[in-house]
Amino acid sequence: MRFRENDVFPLDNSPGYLLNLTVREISVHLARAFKAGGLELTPQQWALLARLWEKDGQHQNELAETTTKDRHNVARILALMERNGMVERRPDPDDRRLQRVYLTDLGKSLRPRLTAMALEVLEQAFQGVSDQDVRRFRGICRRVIANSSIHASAKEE
Amino acid sequence: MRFRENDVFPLDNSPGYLLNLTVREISVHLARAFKAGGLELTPQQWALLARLWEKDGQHQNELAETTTKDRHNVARILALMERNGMVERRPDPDDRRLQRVYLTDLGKSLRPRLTAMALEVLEQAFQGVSDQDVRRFRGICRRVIANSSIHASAKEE
DNA sequence: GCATTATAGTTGTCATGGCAACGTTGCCAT
DNA sequence: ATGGCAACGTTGCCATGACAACTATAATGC
Repeated sequence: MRFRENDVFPLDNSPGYLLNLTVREISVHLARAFKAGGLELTPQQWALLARLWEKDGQHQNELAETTTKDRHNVARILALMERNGMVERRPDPDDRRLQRVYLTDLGKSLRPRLTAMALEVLEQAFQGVSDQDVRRFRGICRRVIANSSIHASAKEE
Repeated sequence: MRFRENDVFPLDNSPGYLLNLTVREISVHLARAFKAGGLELTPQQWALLARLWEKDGQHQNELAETTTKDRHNVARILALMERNGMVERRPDPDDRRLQRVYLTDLGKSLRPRLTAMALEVLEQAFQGVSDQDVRRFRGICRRVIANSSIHASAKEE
């Protein structure tokens, strides 16, 4: 048992707790950066945009999978983004179950600015962390994610 | 710029994105563990309990600070916990602005079970990650948190 | 002592996250 | 072809998280 001290569970030393803080700090900073830049979007919306920049015209479920979000959440977030003119949803003519999501000109044009902001926030957050540690960090995260997925799928069987 | 590849921002390789996934995986597993054990509480409620186990009778603002949660959120979460009989809120007789939060017998009695569950989830999540890497991981998280706090306080000045 | 300020909580709003229940539409096997 | 099943999206509910505005109560300065 690596995460216990005698009979006590030290919250401040728990990787889970630390992870929580870390993620929230980064999210908040990203959100503030967007806001400071006069942009009306959240980090989650940015993540969806990033996926659409990689490949435009995906359907909602694809986006839900690649962003590991709930389909419901994706739909909600997209509705907001559509309202703000960043994307457009059109039903797939071949499969009427699908809603395909397309970037608008605005959505496309945001790419350089948002990318720069995201990089800036990351650089600041990881200031003083060596390149090697960043790589280790990614590796550990991936490992934890993989471990969790295993147990998650085990649950479905 | 360590987080960019040419002109592209690779989401899947972004520590921020990975952090997000990691944290959500762990939260979900913890929540499921609680539910599977027949316990009606969320990971966030568990975090508040953990703080109260460390020191009972704190007032809400103390809890908000030590869990780095919004005061409003703490109040909401405590209201639920109170409804579920885990804690009790009583105004401080000396300073009528303060609401002191006390563990009920139920809240106290949950400690061993919840601690065991949290440890179990962590062990599973960090399966295959060496002790040294866990320590590194904590260190990196703390560094990122510290970096962010610096910039956050800079904002307040 | 009284006015100004600071502190603790509450209330309200918006955006998510997870989960569950449903309706539609496709697909597949019999 | 038709009945059952799977896939996609929507709607609804609960718990949070961040933020902002407001009230009550203390503390401080003049």
